[in-house]
Amino acid sequence: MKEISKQFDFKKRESEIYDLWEKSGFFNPDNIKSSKKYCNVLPPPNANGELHLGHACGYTVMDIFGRFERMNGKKVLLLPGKDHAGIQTQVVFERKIKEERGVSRHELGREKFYEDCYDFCQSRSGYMRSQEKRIGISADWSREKFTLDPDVLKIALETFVKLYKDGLVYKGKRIINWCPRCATALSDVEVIHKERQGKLYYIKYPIKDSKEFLTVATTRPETMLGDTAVAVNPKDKRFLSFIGQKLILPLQEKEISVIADRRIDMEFGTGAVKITPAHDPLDAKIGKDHKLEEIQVINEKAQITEEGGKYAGLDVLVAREQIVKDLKELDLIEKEEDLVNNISICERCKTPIEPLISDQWFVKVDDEKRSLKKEVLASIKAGKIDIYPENFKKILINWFANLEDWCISRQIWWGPQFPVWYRGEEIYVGLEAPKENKSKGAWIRDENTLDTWFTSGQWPYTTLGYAKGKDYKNFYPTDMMIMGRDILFFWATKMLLLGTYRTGKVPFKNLYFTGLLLDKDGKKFSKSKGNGIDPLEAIDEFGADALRLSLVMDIAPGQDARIYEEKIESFRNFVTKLWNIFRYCHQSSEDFRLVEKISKKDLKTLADKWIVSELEETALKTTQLMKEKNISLAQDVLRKFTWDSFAAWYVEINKLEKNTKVLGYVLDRILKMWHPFTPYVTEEIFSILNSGEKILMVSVWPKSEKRFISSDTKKNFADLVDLITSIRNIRSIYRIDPAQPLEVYCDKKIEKEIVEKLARVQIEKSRKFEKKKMIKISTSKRSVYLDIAKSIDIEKELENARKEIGELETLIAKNEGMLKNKNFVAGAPKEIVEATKSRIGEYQSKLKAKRDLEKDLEKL
RNA sequence: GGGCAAUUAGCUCAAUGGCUAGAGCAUCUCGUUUACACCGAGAGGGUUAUAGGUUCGAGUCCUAUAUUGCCCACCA
Repeated sequence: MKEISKQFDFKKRESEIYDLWEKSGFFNPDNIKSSKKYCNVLPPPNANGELHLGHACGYTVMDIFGRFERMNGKKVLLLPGKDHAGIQTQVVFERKIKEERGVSRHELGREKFYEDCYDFCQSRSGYMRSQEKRIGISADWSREKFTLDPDVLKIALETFVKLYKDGLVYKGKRIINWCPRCATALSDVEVIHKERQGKLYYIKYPIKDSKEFLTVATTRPETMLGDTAVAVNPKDKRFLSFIGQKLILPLQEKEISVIADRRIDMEFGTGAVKITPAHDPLDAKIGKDHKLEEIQVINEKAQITEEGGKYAGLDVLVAREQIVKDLKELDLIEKEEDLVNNISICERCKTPIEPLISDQWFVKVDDEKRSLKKEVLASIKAGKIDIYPENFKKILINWFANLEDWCISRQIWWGPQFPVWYRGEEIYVGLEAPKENKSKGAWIRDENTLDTWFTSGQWPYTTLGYAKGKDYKNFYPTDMMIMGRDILFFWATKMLLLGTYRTGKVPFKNLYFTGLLLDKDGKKFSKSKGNGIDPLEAIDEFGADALRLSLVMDIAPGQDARIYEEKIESFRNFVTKLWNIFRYCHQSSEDFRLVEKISKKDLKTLADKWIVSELEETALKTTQLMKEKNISLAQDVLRKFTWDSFAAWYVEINKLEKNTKVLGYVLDRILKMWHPFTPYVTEEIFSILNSGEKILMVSVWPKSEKRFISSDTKKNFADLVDLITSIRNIRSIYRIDPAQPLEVYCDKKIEKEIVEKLARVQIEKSRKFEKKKMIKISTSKRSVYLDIAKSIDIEKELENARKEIGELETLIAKNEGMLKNKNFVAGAPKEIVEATKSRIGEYQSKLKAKRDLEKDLEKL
């Protein structure tokens, strides 16, 4: 027999086992014969990124479901891919070429920049792929896609063309979020808000032909250069007489009107607001309704434009200081207040956003002819997608209900260029430029680049080869989509929107959110804080199986969870436990092997019957929980069975009452049920026991043999456990030397060997001993007498016994009360009533035992 | 301002309206009994945030309140 180490050598074996899986070909669903299918298109990470814990957590969940479904006989497709991640990658690559080649992207030119960046992503994606594999994901790498692969991109761009033809995408001048550093427009979700200490300036606007002023409050005085009105709330009695009057805009010396708009908050500032339609989203709306002029005074470099007169060319912050200074000289600043306000910053580079009016492309989400947002809302409300956790449905509904048009044009180079061509006044939308007619001049392509989420938002069907691809026909709509709750608004919503539009179907039947992973103090992981856990280091130290468990156990979907080394370590310990259970089984007998089927006659002892009964119950519960997507509870049930029932009790008893067949049967089933969660260690054990001839990954998920489940057996075994525990308890309390087996007397039938070994006692079977001088430990069915009267504290024991008697009496009274209640008997399910009755029986026999003990103690 | 959650043992978290609310870690006591010290036995530790309500029955459902966190938003 081969020597087996005390721990699973994951460092050496993980990569070898992964190779074995890959070579088997079963990551590819084409190699599985079945009519049932399961598909999960994996979220594409940034092609030049690195695996972080968030990815690892997501992949673990995806792989657990994937492996579970595969073992249930389905053709499982976990389709991996990579994202080009527009703005983010452009920033990284620009920095890289600057450092390495000393060139800017402008020096390279758009075409060359794109080519080089493409090569960069291709070269880096292999690195990312190797990291993804280490977590053990059973994905079909032969189908791996990249968002800019020609076949994928073609389908995505066709969607744009179709949207254009349907009138659902349009180009228009609208106020957008502009990042001066990235030099691009951003969609609303790419902007985050942060509190900053700022100042609120109260500026006096002179009233025309009067010496009076109207004071407005603003945090951005520089925008006043573009003011075209001052607005007050029509309900505000203070300003009723001002409405319609003319003001003189200071510095610009222009006439502007006082208008009334109910969107003005009367409580804030002075109640009068300066309106700059070109540089504030609310002002833009008010301006539109009141037909105000839009004067652009800030440009795309966050500098004042020619419209700003003498301030032209200044950076906004410099202009702000200058304007405040000038106003002070004119005595037009009433006061300044400190104010904490929310400013918008770029999600990527944290630069303050400048709201600008700009010519951009938008997806119309609520068109009169076809409202995409209403279609998605209807699907969600109709329950076409199961969402985990369920309450995220409300978040989605709320978001879609308030959705505004989506800005999809970016002024960057890295990403798909718009499939739009111009020639003079003509516009053409299509995948390729129209055939040139030289006499009329050349077609010039639109410089804009599509938002990254426009392509990743189509991921479920572009990767499957919409609309004629075999995979599309087989696997769409997909079964499962799993993502971190932080990208819900970025990604889940876009997939629903575009998937519904293009395919007419929701892109996935189940949508599962993982929470965010936090450090031990509940803080977000961040590079600058240096509090991150590198998943690869964790795998090196504790093994991929341990990391997988720590990322999904005791964690509810959508809820944030803390993760830290000790936690991963405790799951590593579990993996070792599993390994040692195998080690015991393997060494217990020469002819030990895994057993797939067992019959009643193989169950010889109480312990045999009990462990199989527990096993079948566990299989039943675990399978049910997996189907309900409750992986955390499923593992909890499995863990309790594996460690508490099988390792702690059955294996110990098996040492006395050898039953190799039962051992082989239970091990076979727990290996299979653990496999989706801890694939490496289970595959390794399975491989050793089958001499490498079979693969656990494609073995069949156990079906519960309900005929072995017996509540009588359960009760009977629990009674034995109760007796052993009671003796252990006494031993521990009175510190009875473990080296000297305790003498115990017994006058009834009992599992002598088991009790002797597990409770470390020596049983004297006899009818003749002096019961009077002994302490009787009894349970419902078993009892022993301990000759320890001399060494125990009788008063204390009496007190304990009486306390427990009291507790039991209360319990019995409570349960009997329930049975006396007619409403309970009539209203509660029959099983509950029955359970209550049998519970009373148990309590009563325990009570009797305690009363006997009380009597014994009193006699002493 | 709107929305979503959370509040359970010292800490981190479970618990499908129904068994004496459970785990892991930490603490304390004891132990190497040949699968495992990455282990085993035992112990202590709870008014399930507060106040009401629904129900035969509530940690779980409802309504308030408090505290904390997250997301959205148009406080200039």
